[in-house]
Amino acid sequence: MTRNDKTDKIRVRFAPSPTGFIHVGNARTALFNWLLARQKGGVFVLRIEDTDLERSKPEYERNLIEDLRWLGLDWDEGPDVGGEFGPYRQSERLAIYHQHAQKLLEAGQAYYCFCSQEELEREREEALAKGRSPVYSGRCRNIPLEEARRRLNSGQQAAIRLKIPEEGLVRFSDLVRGEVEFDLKLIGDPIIVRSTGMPAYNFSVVIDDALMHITHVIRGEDHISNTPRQILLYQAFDWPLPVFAHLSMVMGQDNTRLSKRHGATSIDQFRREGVLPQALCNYLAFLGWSPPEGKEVLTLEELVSLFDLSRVNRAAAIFDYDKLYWLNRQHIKLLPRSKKLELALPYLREAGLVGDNIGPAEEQWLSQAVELLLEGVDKFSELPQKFSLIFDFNPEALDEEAKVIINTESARKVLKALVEKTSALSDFNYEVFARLTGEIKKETGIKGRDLYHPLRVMLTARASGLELDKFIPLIEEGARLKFPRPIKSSLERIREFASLLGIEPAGKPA
RNA sequence: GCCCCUGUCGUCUAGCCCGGCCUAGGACAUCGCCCUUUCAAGGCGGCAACACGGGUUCGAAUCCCGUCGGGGGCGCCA
Repeated sequence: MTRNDKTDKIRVRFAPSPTGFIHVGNARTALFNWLLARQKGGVFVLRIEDTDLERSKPEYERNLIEDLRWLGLDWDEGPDVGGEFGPYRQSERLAIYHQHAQKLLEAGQAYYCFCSQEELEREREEALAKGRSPVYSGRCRNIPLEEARRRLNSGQQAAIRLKIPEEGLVRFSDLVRGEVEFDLKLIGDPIIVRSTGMPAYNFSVVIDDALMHITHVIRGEDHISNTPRQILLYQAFDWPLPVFAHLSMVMGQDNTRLSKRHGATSIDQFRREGVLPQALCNYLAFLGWSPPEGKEVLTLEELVSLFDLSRVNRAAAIFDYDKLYWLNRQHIKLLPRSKKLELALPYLREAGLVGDNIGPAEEQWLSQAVELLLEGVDKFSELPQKFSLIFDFNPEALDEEAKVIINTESARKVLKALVEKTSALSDFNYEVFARLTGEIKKETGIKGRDLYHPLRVMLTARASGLELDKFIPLIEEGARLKFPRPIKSSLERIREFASLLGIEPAGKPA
């Protein structure tokens, strides 16, 4: 019995536990659900699975919602937006679970289990040691409901277990994996309600998915072995089965489960780094999926129209930062200039390069600078570092490469010539620079790298950076503007560098 | 240990279901060249894979069996 006849709207859900920051694996699951819903005009439900009271925290729920929204996902039903099948927080659905558990109890499909956790643990270990599957013995299976209730009333604690067939096969057709089957002999009666009265995961998901009319359960592969237990529950209630799709895991570079030591793994971290949400979604979508045509840089809208669950790969994927950052660069390029500035500003502020109030001229200049310096940047957090090319000028702290460049005879000649030619100047711009370098070239015969390289070092105190025809106009204008850290003009730089090197313009002794 | 899933370049993958079009395609990374006053970007090109062993077949990356590797699960966690 499947619910998914063509007339029904597709209803999918993302059901995270608020136990920490949302990581890329979960985000990918959320994205796939969302993509399918949006493509098919279906409904995307957000449900919070907070029945683990020890680990769940309200602020995690807020973070989670914030992260999902930042990614660009939205939901039609959820704890913050409501919906006709609410509440959408499991902690607020306890009465529903209780009621359904009672139903199973009355129908003889479930029973109270009085075994202590210590006993169970011991049996489990014994089974494992003997190489058997640790299946619950079924000791409490035949305690009559009346007797169980009496014991409960006298103060004993009990969990509730689902009574499942002792043998047989549970088979289901997974949308990404095909036919999957499990042997019931290897599955014990699962606990559906803990002795604390809280529902167990396998129980609450099924109740919620069924009551919320979820048609497609798309989740991580780590849930695949829960699926038979859940199917048994659907059957106990005589509910139609949803379609299942189990996504492979996302791994770290060393092919182990992605964790902190692999670098950034939470959505929140990527946001802070200055990775664009559309780039992250683009990358996440390519973890296990690929479009029929080769195009790889895709917007969210394109992902929505191209996505296809049947093209999802079955093998686990390793998270590749290089490719993510490459995609991010591509998406950054697509941004309009004003957006680039807007996104860059917080990073520049944090680095103390700009203040809170920016004048129009400064803003204009910054926009230009961001445009130029963003070239080849993986993520926005790298921008302040790039800006130091303009804001920091330290001829005393040259790196090895720069030192090598200026420590040749011809370099000395070039530098001395520039110092002399600029010594009387009070105005400078790129045209002047071009004219002077032309003269130097003619007078000394030095050209190409040998000419420009030393000049670059003199003006930037670095061996590499922006092209000088872009750099000089930028610092000349920047030097006239107001920034917390003033920008040195070309002439200031040349003179500072010269005095450090002990180059004095002829006819003008110290 | 048992169960389930999985195995194409270093990485993400196309191809696999419906054997020949595969001398296995693309992208990232890497290497080289070009462009360029440097770097980057861009352009061009190179290196690089069907885990292994058996079948089936005229023919196998594609079908079957086995081995090995990887992952997940075996909770009163989700």
